[in-house]
Amino acid sequence: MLLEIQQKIQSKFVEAVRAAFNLEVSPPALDAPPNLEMGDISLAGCFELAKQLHKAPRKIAEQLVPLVSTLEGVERVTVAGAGYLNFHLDRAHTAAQLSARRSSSSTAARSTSGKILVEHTSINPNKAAHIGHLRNAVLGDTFVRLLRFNGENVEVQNYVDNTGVQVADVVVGFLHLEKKTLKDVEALIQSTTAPGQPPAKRFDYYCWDLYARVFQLYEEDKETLKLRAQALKDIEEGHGETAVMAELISTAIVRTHLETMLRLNIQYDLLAQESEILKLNFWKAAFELLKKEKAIRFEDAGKSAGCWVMDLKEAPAEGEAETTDIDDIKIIVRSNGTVTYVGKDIAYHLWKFALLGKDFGYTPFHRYPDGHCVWRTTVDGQPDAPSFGHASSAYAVIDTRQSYLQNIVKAAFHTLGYHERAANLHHFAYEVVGLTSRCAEEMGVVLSDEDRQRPYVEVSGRKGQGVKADDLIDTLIARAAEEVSSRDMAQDPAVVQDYARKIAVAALRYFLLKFSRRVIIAFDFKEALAFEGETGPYLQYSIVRARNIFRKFSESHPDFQPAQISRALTTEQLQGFFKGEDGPAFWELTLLAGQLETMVAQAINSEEPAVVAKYAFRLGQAFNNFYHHFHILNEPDASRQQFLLYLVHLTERTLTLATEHMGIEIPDRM
RNA sequence: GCGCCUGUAGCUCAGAUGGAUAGAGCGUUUGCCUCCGAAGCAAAAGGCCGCAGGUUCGAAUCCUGCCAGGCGUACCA
Repeated sequence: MLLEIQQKIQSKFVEAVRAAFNLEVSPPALDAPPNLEMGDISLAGCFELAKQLHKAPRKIAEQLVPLVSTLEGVERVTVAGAGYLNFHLDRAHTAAQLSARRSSSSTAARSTSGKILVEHTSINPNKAAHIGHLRNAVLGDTFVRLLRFNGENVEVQNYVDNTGVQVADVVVGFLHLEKKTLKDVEALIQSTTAPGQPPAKRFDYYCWDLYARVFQLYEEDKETLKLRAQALKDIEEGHGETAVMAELISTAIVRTHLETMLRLNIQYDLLAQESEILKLNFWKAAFELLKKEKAIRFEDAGKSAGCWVMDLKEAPAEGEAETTDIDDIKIIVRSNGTVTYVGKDIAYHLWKFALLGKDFGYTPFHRYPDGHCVWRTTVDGQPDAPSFGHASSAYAVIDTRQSYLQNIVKAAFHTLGYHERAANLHHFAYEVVGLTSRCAEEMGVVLSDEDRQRPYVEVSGRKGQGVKADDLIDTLIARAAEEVSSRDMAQDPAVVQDYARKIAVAALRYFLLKFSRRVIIAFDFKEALAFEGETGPYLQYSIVRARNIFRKFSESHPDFQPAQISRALTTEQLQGFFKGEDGPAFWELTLLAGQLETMVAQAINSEEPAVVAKYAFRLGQAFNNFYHHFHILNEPDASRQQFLLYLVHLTERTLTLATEHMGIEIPDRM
């Protein structure tokens, strides 16, 4: 809501500067004054102009005031300090506009800028998911929700590396450590996914342990690494029992990942599999393209002889010495003719933008309880499959350690001449989740004194160290259920479970979202299990409080409809309340509630979902403060009571939207 | 060595595009349940914003150089 006014102020300022000084400036940055008496939106652009115009900033501001004062929704503009322009909004007008928007269910105008493709989760399908994967999925899913709120057409892809070494390792484990046949593995999967009864051990957990054992085997006997190489080759070439077993395992594991993520309200549109990138010769097409455009070259001598490589450094400028540093090239095709991971990723990303001249086949893979369908790539797809890919921009949510590789993909786009596409190719990089040393030791990880000094302990799938996603979710739900029971909120066990699940998911998602992408999360059960302070449950509690007011009020006023409440108030009444003794408090809450769209825009521009998390918490705090200060149900003045209900409704709608963006559901009671 | 990231209160972190008095949560101390549920509210204490220069009317924010930590720099993914 405020977003529109902010944009109008910016363009009005540009216009005014042009009219007054015949000068072209870019839209100025906006901020908030230190307090509300000074205004609602401040503009410091006059300081910048002072240099060019050789005039005092305050003089410039004074000259511009009449030119920027004629804006709808702006009551007056004042000059403050050494030259700030402070805009005072028309409070009743702003509130009415905001209320209209929050009361209607219509979403933002459909964007016309094409499809946005978001790739996230992308867990190796060889073992159970851990907390690091949850950070990826929660960041990605929240970003998707924000884009959709802004009216974007978004497609969610989960890349499945089902032909890589990680899957090969588990296959080695089944074949050589456990001496299991294809039939045995099939039976094992059957037994662990049988409906009705809990399995002795879940298949993804089984593989988690097996994977760690395989690594132990490699360490003890280096000769066994040959088994891995052979398995990988069989899988990539797609023949033999090994390949069938790999397919069986990866598909079963992917199903467990989908279930785990669904617990956190995360869904996908497409599983893009590496096996099809190989089978459909995506790489060959990309290889031809790269050769044709001379983006890669064949190395016939030196350390990388026999490989196809990409130069990472620009050609040296005139007069500059030719450097032949080994670090300046990246091998794309190995000397044995097989392609590296980056090569496959280049092919995949070219496909995302429909630059490959090839497409996958598609088949339905899984239908969610709400009816939404996840598709999966195949060789021969269904003719009626929806269209996937053809993106105008793409985000890949991948941890920051892969920045180097992502930059190579981008560099390949540039070399191929796809500069615009390269600019629309975003590596949504985030830091990893580690364990605090205390947490690691609680989980039985043996630490050296040196490890203990470190800020965090790395999660290691190879050693089987880490907090499994489902274990964490289970622990959170159990903790939440204890809280629910102790508060006597519900008797029915099903209801208790429902509340506990919603609260646990809120706690976990908010915990992962409140950190900005670039900081390492040192995971600790104590913090992740917290339900007080800056947490997801705090937000839920705020909303439940607001809804409780409506529920109780409805008991004495059966006709009451929260969405209709603005009709009971005239503009004059609104003005009166905002100008009155408690006006500043009322206005502060309204103004904050109006900033949702600004925050969403900022979160998208900066690729930082934490912006919305922090905002939701601030709004929750403001509401709880308001709730404590103003008693609504026993307010004697009927019109004032209506006004207070009106503010509660505005806040409740805004908080509900903000929590929806974070994938947080609201229980009926807390 | 080179590249990227990080350094703000006891702890964990916000402070996007330079702006007016540096903010939260946790922890500590202290008040508030006969008033819409205390998963809450109010208050106190707690800061050479890693260090040193520079640019600017103005720097936690931009530039340079240091210091400390992390990650990357594979014919692994």
